[in-house]
Amino acid sequence: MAPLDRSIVANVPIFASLSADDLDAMLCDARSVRYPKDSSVFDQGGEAHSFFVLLHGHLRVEKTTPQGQQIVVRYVSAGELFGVARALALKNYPATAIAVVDSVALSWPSALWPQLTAKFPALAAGALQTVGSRLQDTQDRVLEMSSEQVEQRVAHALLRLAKQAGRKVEHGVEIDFPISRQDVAEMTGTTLHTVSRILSAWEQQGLVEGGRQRIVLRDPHRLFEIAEGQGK
Amino acid sequence: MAPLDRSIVANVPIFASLSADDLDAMLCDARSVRYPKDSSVFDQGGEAHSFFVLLHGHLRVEKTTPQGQQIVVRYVSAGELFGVARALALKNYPATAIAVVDSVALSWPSALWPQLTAKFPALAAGALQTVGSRLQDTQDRVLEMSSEQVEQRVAHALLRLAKQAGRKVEHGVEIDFPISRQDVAEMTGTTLHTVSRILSAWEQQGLVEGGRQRIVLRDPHRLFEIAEGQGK
DNA sequence: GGCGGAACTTGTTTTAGCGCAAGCTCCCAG
DNA sequence: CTGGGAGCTTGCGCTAAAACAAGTTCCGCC
Repeated sequence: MAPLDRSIVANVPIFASLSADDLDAMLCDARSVRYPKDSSVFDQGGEAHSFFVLLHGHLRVEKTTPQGQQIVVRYVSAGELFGVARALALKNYPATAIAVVDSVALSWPSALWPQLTAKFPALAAGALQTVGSRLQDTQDRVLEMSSEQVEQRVAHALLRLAKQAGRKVEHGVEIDFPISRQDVAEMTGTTLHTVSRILSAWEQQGLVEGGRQRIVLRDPHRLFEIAEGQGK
Repeated sequence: MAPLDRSIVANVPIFASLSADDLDAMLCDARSVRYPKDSSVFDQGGEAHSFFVLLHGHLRVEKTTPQGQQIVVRYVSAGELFGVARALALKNYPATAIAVVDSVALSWPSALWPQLTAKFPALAAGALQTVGSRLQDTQDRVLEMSSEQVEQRVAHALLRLAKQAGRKVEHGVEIDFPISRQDVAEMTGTTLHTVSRILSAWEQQGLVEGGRQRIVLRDPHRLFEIAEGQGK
């Protein structure tokens, strides 16, 4: 396999504090894999054989109940560490990761985690920070679901998506990957129907612009007011 | 201050893999503090000066929105690591921890975290595992809130409490600390009223036994069925 | 180029559980 | 032992949003 150059991870925060030599050492054990759109990187319940860093693209992480109900846990963007189940002492992945656009990730065998963290303590610290901020996000989501109306939750979700994966376009900010009403519903704990109604209403008012698996925020500030409950 | 003997942390899983000498070294930097019932160990938004291990008692961790809405994030039982905000790169505590019964905790200055983890890698690994399992729990909670009815969520919450802090009593399992209907409501994203109604109904059927800030599960198996949706 | 189906919209009906309101009970303080 | 208040129960109406039910549109594929 062609050796991996350290320039490809120039924008990965978790590697920022490693020296050039250390980086090269880590990359020695890495494999680079391409995941076509709609393919899965790993599956809920599957053995946690690897952990990853996303180099390019976007992933949707989803979780399904035994009864078949599904939620979107989060979206992963380029530069993020993910699939660290093994580091959390899990034998299996607790969710499924699907590429929503053609994507590329580096992967390492989970078995190397102990040695790698021993050699590069910054890796352990970085992982702790990553997992910590996910915990924060997830707790905020519980708080939102407990205290906010559906409309506010959808507004929050769109703003978060725009922040994480927004692309400036002519009339506002577009979410930079295909996302359906169903996906938004699964992020906010509601139904496809309700999301569709809300987006339709907002489109009337010129707050957003829709389309098949496409969402453009035309008035983020107003959306923010709605999210905070000032709206209406 | 009287030196701390390592026997006091015999039942703390996170320290299990440290040698006796390492343990003594860690305990050198620790302070033992008593928190009377209803006092706070740390406050949401406050500077994250310390991290802790609970030796005895129970804490309720709660989080409040700017608008005053509150949720119970979790309960902490003896032996658990908590308040590790600083390790997650947060300057301030993201929630408030209140002693629900008289409690005792060891505390270390957050500033020592980097040195301690450098010296004892098992500490970093343990923290990662702790935070990981909290993330799991919180994600499960989101899934529950998205897909389950209030009755199921309350059943799940009670079962989880019983597992974490249940005490066998004559007619079943009692939650081992004072807990109000309001608290259960804040754990499940519902209202005091609805919880009260549900518990009253269950009490009629002999599934639980109530009282002021007291809950006894008399038929955990039946509750489990309700939680899984088989019930009704 | 037209067929089929996924993604989306929109109307109507139904209901879980929230908000409000009133009253009870038991514990603790004075 | 007697208020007073925190914690709890219960009834009632209402509403947000889910469920149910048709459509419509648009995209990719044969």
